[in-house]
Amino acid sequence: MPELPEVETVARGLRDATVGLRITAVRWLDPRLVKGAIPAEEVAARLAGQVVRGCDRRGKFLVWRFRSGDGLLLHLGMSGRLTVGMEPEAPWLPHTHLVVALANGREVRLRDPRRFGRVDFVPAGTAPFPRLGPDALSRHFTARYLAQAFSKRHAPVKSLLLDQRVVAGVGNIYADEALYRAGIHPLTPGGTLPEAAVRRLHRALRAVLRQAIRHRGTTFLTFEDAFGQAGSYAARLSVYGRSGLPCRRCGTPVATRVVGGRTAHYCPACQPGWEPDDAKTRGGPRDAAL
DNA sequence: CGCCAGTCCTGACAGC
DNA sequence: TGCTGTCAGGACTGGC
Repeated sequence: MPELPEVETVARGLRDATVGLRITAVRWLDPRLVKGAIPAEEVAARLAGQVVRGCDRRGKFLVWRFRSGDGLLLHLGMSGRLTVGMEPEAPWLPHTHLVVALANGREVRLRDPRRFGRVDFVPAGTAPFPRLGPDALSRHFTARYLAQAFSKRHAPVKSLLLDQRVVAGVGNIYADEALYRAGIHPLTPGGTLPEAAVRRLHRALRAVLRQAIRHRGTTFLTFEDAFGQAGSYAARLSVYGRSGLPCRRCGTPVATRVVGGRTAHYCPACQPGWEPDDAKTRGGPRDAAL
């Protein structure tokens, strides 16, 4: 599940491998991935001849920038994998939705089995990103901002962290990891968090994201970077994917429950305060005793 | 507007 | 062994 650290890792790979190169052809673009206003055929036509200027990231979106000022918005969704440096002779793996040929004879390819990702052409002068809050690692994302964004909100803090309009780049893995580090229960209504807790959460979130980038992201099931390598952060996760396993800090089994339609992983002892009904918890202390 | 449930999609896995 | 059913979730839409 590519989140900010994984997308950042891919963006760096795409930038390093393609900057300065001309796109000679778009060999394949699956129309189903194109979800913007410009249809797939036109996207392919307008990409041809573009020279790569760089690659920006905001939240989980990345934009392949060209010297013309145009860009290509990419989102990896749940299962997207963008690979650079492919030999044209290399067979297309299943669910290949985009193949871009470059002047150095190599190809950039995008695979996405679940097709939750997207590919949109962004003409020069057009705002590339949808309504996004500040990137979680940008200087605009401050503790003060977060406290303001949480104020008067009744939704669970976990849901607010996942709302890209509040802060861009946080997904299920790092929301859970940050809440664990900050010692905050995922169900806590955002607006009820004391200022000190918001500051802890802000600090924890940025720390966990930076640390994950250093490890080239989390490969839980399928993530790989632009060169096909897995990230190594999965081994360092504290709660995500560790349901029923002992908390690394106190030994209490990690619990899960559904928050805002997503599975939240947390330690009931280290993140106390909101256990309205035990019936919905799984993997808690009682389960472990059985 | 805020919040939540539903939708898309297919691979992985549990259970029979 | 092989089938069936359930789960996973990022971003968006629509209902209240």
